[in-house]
Amino acid sequence: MNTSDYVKIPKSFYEREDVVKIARELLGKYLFTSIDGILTGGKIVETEAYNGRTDKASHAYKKRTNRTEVMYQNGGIAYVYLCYGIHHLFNIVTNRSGLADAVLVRAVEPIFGIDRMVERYGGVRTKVSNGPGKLSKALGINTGLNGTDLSGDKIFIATHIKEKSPKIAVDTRIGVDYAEEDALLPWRFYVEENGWVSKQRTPVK
DNA sequence: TCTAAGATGGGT
DNA sequence: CCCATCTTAGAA
Repeated sequence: MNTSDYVKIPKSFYEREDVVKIARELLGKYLFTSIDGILTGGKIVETEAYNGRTDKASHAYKKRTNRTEVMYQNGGIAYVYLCYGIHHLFNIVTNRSGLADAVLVRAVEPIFGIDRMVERYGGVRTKVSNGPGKLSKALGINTGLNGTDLSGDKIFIATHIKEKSPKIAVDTRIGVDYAEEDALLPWRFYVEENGWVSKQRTPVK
């Protein structure tokens, strides 16, 4: 890996207002973790946007509780929570403090430290990061990293200076049927024809 | 204190 | 399709 080809995204990227736009722009960027001295990373190929004020699917919708407190902080930090008692799901808080927008990273394509990612997964050489719970496990992300500042060196996102943004497909979000009409919002984005996307469905118009 | 539900994943 | 698994939130 030639580190000079990767440039860390500035905090101002996350502090912008439009969480849907940010979710789309995160595709093709690289998510790195440096945990216990192990550097791992992959290309983000699937994301979902969650609006804290208008979106019934958001954990923060009409709820400011212990769990959602980090979502209400200023953009550019990690929101990690435990799902179904087992899976650690990694989100990126966006927008300004008090607004609680976030982007869920649902899949990455392993690029750096692939062997270490497989090790963390239990040595099973299979798809270790094509789903939100799986990528967290492979990258070593857990709830202990909730609130981590993405401008630091533990978890960060970078662009590759020579790569252009990929071709993007749009869909409704996965697993948010409880959100009634908001479940229909086209707020899931993924890289077209990438084998690491978590779930392929027939595209919505 | 009690209970229901959940932004999943893996197996059948 | 089925269900393990356990924290969290909200009710009582």
